[in-house]
Order: sequence, then C-alpha cells, then structure tokens
Amino acid sequence: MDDYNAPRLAPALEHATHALGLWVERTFRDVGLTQAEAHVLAYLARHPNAAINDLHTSFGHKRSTLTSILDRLEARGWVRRVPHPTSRRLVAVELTEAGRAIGERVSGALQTIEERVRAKVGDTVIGDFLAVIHALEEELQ
Amino acid sequence: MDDYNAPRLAPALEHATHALGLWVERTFRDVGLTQAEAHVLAYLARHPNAAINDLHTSFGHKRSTLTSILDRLEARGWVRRVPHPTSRRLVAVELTEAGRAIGERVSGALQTIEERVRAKVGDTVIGDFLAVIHALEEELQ
DNA sequence: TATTGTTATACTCTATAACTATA
DNA sequence: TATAGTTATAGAGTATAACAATA
Repeated sequence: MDDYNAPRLAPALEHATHALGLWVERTFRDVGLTQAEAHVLAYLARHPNAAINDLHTSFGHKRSTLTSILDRLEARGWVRRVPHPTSRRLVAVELTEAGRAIGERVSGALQTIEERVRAKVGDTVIGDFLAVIHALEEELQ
Repeated sequence: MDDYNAPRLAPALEHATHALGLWVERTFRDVGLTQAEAHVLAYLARHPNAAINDLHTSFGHKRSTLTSILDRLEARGWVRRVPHPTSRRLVAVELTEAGRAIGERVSGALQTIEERVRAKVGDTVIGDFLAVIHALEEELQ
C-alpha cells in the first residue's frame, strides 16, 4: 500500500523519539538513565531552581507524572525538593552535585549530536524542522 | 540560562510526540486507544497481512513489546494473528472489521492534520523536517 | 475559587532473559 | 547457527480522581 498521501509526519516523529530513547538508555547505561529522567536533569542543569510547575508547563506532563519522576530522581540522590524563594505553594527542584554532573553530561551529549545534524543539513533546514513541529502542535490542539 | 546553543531538537521532538499522544487519547477516547495501539492499527490498515516482524522493523520496538501490544489488540477483537502465507516461522497480523474501521479512522485523522500542516508551511519545509529526522536518527546510531 | 502539588491506583510501554519453533 | 515469536518478569511512564495547602 503506502499510498502517496499516507501519514508521514507522525510515524517519523514517533520513530525518531523512540530512537532517541534507545540512545539515552545506551549512552547513559553506566548510571541507568531513562529518557524522561535524562531530559528533566538536562532541563534542570539549564534552569536552576525551576519550580515543578515550570517542568509541568515545559514538558506538558501531568503534575502527578512529574511527582513520580522526581520521586525517583530524589531517591537516587540526583535532585532535591526545596522551598521556592517567592511562593509557598511552589516547590523548587535543585540538582545535587551528582545530578548536575549527569544533567550537564546529557545536555552536552545532545548538543554534540545537534551540532552534527546542523552541520549536515544547515541552519535553514533546522528552522524548517522547528516550524513543522510548531505547526503540528497547533493542529493537535 | 537558555544559552544559545542549548539542545533544541530533542526537546522539541519529545514535546511534539507527547502532544501527539495526548491528541490520540483525546480523539479516540470513545474506543479507548493508546498511542502505540493507534499507530499499529493505522499501519495495518495500510499494510494488509503484515508480519509481526514488519512491525518490529518499521517501529523499532522489541519483538516482545509487540507481543504485548498485539495481545491487547487481539483481546479487544481488533486484530487476529494468522499463519503467514509463505513462512511458517512468521506470524501475520490481520485486522478484524472493527479494527480496520478504527485503523482507517486513525489514518484519516492523521492525514487531515498533516494536510493542514503542509498547507501552512509548504512542501519544501515538510521535506526539510523529514531530512532533519533522518539526519538525527543517523547521529543517534 | 483557582492553582500547585501529592497520594492512591491502575494500565500501558518497554525492556531483558530464557525459551520454542522454524529456517 | 540465525531468525521469529512468546513467556515471565520488572520497572518506568503516564493518566485519573480525590485530596491538602496556598494564593
């Protein structure tokens, strides 16, 4: 089959995300890192003292989902929940030293890969990629 | 934070895939469909009598993962495992009538969304999107 | 009242390892 | 020996619903 107007974007998206997940598990096997954990740590490495709610809005996960992920990260000694400086109903998340090391490692490894992709396809094409992602998310609302 | 060379591709990819998952659950709530199930049904609607191994190579999942997904789909009466016409060690997967209806519905809904995205950004940009996906997957190997 | 987060619960997703059957 | 698939098992991801605390 494979008719000319079969869905292409969604399958490609899923496939790449799945490949990214396998890459994370393979690359960080020494610490036993999953995809969700890797991205939370990388995010925290770049956004010190982010509130849980920032993760919620940035990632699009339910708050209860983040509770689970942060519980595991905290149990492994990679993050700490701390009082938020300005609001008592927010909870800030801090990286421990071990967590920061891993977060920066993830972030750096992703940067390297993205640099290589950019070098291969060029800035314009990268911009177009992000434009499609954006347009797609709008249609999915 | 948010330095100019922070990872952008991977987070965008994850975010869009997550949004797609939420869209699937919302759009097909009446039948109770998950993202993985939706994509398998849509694939089967376009590839009659695909072997489990075709799903394995197309999606990148482990074979045992597909066993789980197909078990659930079969329990709900949406697919059937049948003998493969040419090899006794392959297992073909057939859509039931109910499964075909759902698979075509998923496929059609995705087509509509992708049409809209294409109309918004143009063919070239779509091509660039796929080029980035391709380059990224190469780097992730 | 609305927002932020947790708890309890329940599936689904996904993988690894050991196994069977077929090629 | 290599490939295709299942079974058993386990952990991670994710959601909903009910709840408490704060704004």
